Amino acid sequence: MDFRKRDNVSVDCVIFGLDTDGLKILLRKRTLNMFSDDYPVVDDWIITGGRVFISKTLEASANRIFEDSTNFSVFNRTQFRTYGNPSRIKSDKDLLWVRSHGVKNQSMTIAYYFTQPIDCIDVDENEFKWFSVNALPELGFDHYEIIRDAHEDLKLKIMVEPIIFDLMPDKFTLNELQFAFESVLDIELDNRNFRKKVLKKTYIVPLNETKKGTAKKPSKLYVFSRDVYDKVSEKDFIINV
Amino acid sequence: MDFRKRDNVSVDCVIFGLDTDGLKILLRKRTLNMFSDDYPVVDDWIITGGRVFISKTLEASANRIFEDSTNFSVFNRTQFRTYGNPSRIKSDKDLLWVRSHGVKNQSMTIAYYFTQPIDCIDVDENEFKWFSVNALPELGFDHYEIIRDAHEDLKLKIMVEPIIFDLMPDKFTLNELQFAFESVLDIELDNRNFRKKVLKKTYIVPLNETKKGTAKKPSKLYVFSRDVYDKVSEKDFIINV
DNA sequence: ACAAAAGTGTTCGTCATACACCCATGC
DNA sequence: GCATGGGTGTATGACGAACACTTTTGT
Repeated sequence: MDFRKRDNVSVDCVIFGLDTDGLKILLRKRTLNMFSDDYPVVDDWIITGGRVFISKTLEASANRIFEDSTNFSVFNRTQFRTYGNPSRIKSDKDLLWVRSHGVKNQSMTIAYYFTQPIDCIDVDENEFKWFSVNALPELGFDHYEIIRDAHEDLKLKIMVEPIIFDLMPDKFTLNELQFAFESVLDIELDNRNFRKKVLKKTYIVPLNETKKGTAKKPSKLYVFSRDVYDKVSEKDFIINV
Repeated sequence: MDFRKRDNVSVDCVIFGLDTDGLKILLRKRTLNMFSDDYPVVDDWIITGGRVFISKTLEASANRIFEDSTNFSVFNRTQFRTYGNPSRIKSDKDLLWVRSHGVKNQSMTIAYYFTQPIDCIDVDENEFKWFSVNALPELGFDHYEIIRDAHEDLKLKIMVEPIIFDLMPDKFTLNELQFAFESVLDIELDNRNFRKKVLKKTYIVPLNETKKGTAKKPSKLYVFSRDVYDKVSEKDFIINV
């Protein structure tokens, strides 16, 4: 077993989360002070990443990075792209930061995204923060591009795979499910038509249980049954855009 | 400029081609004789791949590999997956072959596929051969898996991007286009309904020109206009499955 | 009783599906 | 003139789109 890491390949993780505000991304603070504590040379945000172990799978490396940031170990992981342009790192800021961390000027990264409800995750708030996908802060490296690609891929995948349920709690209401689609796709859906379609899906199973909100009518809860989903041939998914 | 190659990362290319028989893949012969010319230890097929240059983009490396195999330099290239399991190479055959070629037992490969009509491509027939996707020979490494993943990705992408036209000649008939969809998706389509949908698409432009076949009614030719396609908001693609 | 979100039905138009015959040409 | 693939129209049913009011609860 070889516990070294590859010196020229890393894994980056875009961490998506959903809460009642919508779709968010977990970012890590990046700062670098060279002259004074008050005037950081670098002061922005990045997605989490790290080098890969020589003798582990890429997936294992991605899981470890995800776990380090989130203290959570359910891995809804999708590999979506590999970035290998040698001039990816070229801004002064990025070069400074890389050098000051004693990392080789590596250029290749395999990018994954992870999808889960935000309230599963307990982060160190000094280092990490959730940002709405529509209001991202200044980002280091090419991480804006990586996040955009991840989001595009996620939009595609939720049309054809049941990945939306990874963003939901186990038990959810139909309105929560609709909100999840709306948040990811950044569109609005008609509530009545949405319910009609959902109720036809055998893999979305109603419970004899309701969710009591703050001060309103309780709503019925449903679960996603992966067993049923895997057996149904009718794989057409919930919405068409 | 650094002309060395990375010693632990390669690029693999799945080369799709379409002709009147259907969808095919270009494979390279892999043989290894250790004891006798008559009894090769390794005798199967692989997709083409190679190591990547340190100071070039992955895309440039993929293009070079594609060009080396095909003598063709139009690059309809799609990156679809990166494979990094350290135990990818584990069969005796694969290990023998790797060692006898003085290559490090590398484990990581970024996989691309290329899409074009077969008759653009002129291959060295001693080394390369086209195989129907439904009748693949014995394959080395994990290349069966890679090809399957490429095909799955292609099936998805043709539903949502105009990649089908990469498999067609510039001028094509509607029946040829239908055959292309049928070949890639391995389904049958109703000819009349297909034509109805296609004729609605403004980006599929009829020519005042016909194609004379061997002994039948000449058929009308069409071209795909990327200019129009890029400007249309109606991006819904040709078929629904 | 009222505020707040949950839940429900109908109409209309479009589009997918299924299906069978005539057309233009080369030989 | 016949064989071959090219090309066309219609009827039916399903489904997406648009749309407004009633229900249930907590306070």
